[in-house]
Amino acid sequence: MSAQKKHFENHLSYVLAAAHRSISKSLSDRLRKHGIKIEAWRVMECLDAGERLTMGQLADRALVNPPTLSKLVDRMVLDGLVHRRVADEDHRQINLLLTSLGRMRMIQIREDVDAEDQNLAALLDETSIDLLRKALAKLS
Amino acid sequence: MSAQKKHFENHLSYVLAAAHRSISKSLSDRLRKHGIKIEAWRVMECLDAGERLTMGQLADRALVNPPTLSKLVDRMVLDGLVHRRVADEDHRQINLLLTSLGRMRMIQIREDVDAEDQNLAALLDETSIDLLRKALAKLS
DNA sequence: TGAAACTAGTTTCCAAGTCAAATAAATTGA
DNA sequence: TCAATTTATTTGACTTGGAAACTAGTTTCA
Repeated sequence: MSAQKKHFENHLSYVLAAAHRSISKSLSDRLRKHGIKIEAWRVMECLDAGERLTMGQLADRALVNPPTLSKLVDRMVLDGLVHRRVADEDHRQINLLLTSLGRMRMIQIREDVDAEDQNLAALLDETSIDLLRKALAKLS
Repeated sequence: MSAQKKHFENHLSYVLAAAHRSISKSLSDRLRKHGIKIEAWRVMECLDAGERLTMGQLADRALVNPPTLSKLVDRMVLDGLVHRRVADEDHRQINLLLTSLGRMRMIQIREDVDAEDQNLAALLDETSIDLLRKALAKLS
């Protein structure tokens, strides 16, 4: 058994939380000037990705709980970024759609997110990043 | 340039958030029966690790903001898990100490956390975990 | 059919988090 | 020495997030 493990800081949940904390902090600092939160950016990217999404699917992909998404979307509607439409097939479902303002703003925001990603990529080599991505994917 | 990157789900910030979300969910589900949150567990482990810590140092290591820590500690004091003591050298500082109840409870909780870690470890091989730990550490 | 069971999304309510200001102790330097 | 500044922590007003309850639409099957 590999040594270590005396220190609780070796727990995967700890290093993961630490990395997540630091990365979301710098990303959300950068998004602050757009007046938007990381989750809202994720919602917009999800919507832009093509298929029509219901609130439920969106909650899964944007990594937020349904009640939180509901409230987030309220604000985004108010800001004119998205709009709700009752789904044709199943009237309980809501399809969320990006407005053209939403798409425009998303593209601007994406520039900043990509820039932030460059910073991040500088900390690790290409292959580590790939390994990291794959390892993390297995944990989700 | 490696293909991919069409999908925003490849952003490191996304995979990291997804993994963090899923892992903290299962861990906090498990801690629920102890009536404790992940952050409180981290605080207790920090305190148990030996050196006397001030609120500031604790906030850093337990990955919570100072005001949040202050309030979390209020509750933990109420629950009899820790107690505050004004530091001798600098009277602005507070040293937080585990009570013996706190230590006892921490040891019980640690069993569950370790069990959860076993589950996690089963998803990845030993070397991936090491790589992951190292890569994440660079990001923090 | 149509009542019962189920599902999607929203709302409510409360616990917990944030930001900025307040407090209090330590340090600086005129 | 003591006012001004800096630092550590807490407080207070406000916001956010989550669990559970609620509403409304859909499916099941007797």
